[in-house]
Amino acid sequence: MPFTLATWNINSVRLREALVARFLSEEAPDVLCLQECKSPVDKIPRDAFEALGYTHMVARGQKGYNGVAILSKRPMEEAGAANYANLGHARHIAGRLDNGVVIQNFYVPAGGDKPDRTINEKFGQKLDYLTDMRDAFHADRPERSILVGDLNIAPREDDVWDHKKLLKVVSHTPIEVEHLAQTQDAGGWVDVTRADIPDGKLYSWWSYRSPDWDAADKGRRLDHVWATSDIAGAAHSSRVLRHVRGWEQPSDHAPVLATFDL
Amino acid sequence: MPFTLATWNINSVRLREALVARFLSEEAPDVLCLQECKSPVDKIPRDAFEALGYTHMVARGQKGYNGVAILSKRPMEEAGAANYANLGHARHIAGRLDNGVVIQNFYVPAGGDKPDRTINEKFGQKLDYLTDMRDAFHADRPERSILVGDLNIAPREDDVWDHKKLLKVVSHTPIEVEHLAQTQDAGGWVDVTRADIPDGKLYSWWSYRSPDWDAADKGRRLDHVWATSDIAGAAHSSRVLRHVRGWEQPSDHAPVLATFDL
DNA sequence: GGATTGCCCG
DNA sequence: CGGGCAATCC
Repeated sequence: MPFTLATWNINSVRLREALVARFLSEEAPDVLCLQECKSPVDKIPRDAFEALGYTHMVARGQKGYNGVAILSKRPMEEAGAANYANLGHARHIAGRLDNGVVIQNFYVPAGGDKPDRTINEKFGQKLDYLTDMRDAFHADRPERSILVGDLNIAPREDDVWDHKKLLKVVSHTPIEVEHLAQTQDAGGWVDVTRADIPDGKLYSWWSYRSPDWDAADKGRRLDHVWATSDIAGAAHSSRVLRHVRGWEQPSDHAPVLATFDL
Repeated sequence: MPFTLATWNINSVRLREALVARFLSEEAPDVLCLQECKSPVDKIPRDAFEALGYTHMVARGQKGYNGVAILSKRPMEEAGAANYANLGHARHIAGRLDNGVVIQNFYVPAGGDKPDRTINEKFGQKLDYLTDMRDAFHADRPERSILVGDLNIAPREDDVWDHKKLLKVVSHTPIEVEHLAQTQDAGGWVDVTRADIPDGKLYSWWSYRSPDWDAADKGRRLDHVWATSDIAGAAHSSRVLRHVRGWEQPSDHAPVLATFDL
């Protein structure tokens, strides 16, 4: 049975409950991974999602920051929640589908403004978070797994609107890209989105600060879908739903999707 | 030429620009007096109101609090702004229509929680504000004038949902009612609304805290239309637009209207 | 309950 | 720019 999976940084699941519902109605993915829910788990509007067939949910939440959730139409059990870099933040939740596939949903720290860990603690935390991810995958190599989320790094030159201009901008600095590569490598993760769409500019995020985001198109691909190599070959039909960024009162991120024939 | 006048505590004129526009479109009063605009004058959305024919405006504003404005379809010039009780608040503006009628638009201080000026400074300021109003009308008795606004006092037993329960609640205490009566008397003001609708419960405000405000109906008549006796006889068709309290994202006050054949 | 401002974060 | 929060006011 093929299944479709989506990842979306929703930037407040309560404020954008209607947008999530619209997205679920229009695209009907089997699984939706959300980041930046900005809500305690018990205040996530579960009922609205259940009514659309998403009867299973695993989540981690905090009051005003972070927060991750996986909604599923198919049976799913919780498969752990990590606390990398010891931040005590709700940045990871994992679920195991009834077909045994494990879904790792991450919200990697944004990393603050200056890409220098000696003057910006947040940047250090971001790098440490990625290092801890790497070490975990190294210690326990994942199989039949999918990793998605807002990784807050755009690794390739064509993942940003201007590679040279962004080399010193957090999300595209060489040290971050290197950390992400080591994490990817440690888990044997295949970048499903770029396997499917190998060429050309591709973004999943456009800043709120650009009023004419669509025309200016100063985007970055911060949201990713990875899979372990044993199942990566089953992936196809990857896409970024750019038009969702244009909905009323949108998130600054667009959903990223992929389908797996498993 | 008869003209219709409305008063409405709008609780943020910028947030409720669309509601004001809807009200002006549906009711088309000649004059609309607003209170609690919560906006500097230069940020009031004048253009939207001008487009509906309200080409004249006089206003006083502050950044986040208070603020009063008069919109008019007919020529109007400013006729003063008082600073009673020396609060430095934007709580009064007056306009003179082309027929010579002066409109006094007031936002009387709410008065805080406890009806005791020895422990609650705000209550003292409310009483002082009313005293200064009284003295001003005594010193310069108004003629051909209309006084409207959120006076934050419900004077009559049938101006509140439960007279006995509210005797110690700010807005209906005997000392406030007495201060209001002295103010009214000093100016020779006729309560136009109650002259027109002498009997029965009548409210213009329902708290946001009552979820089922319409059924519970725990209202108070805080918003008033008064006229000097020389023109009060010309008034008729007074009404409170209760249904406006039920609009989407409403103010907690309903508009109060009266028509004058002058 | 729902406005405001001011602050933190992305 | 636009989320969250806390404090203030009504």
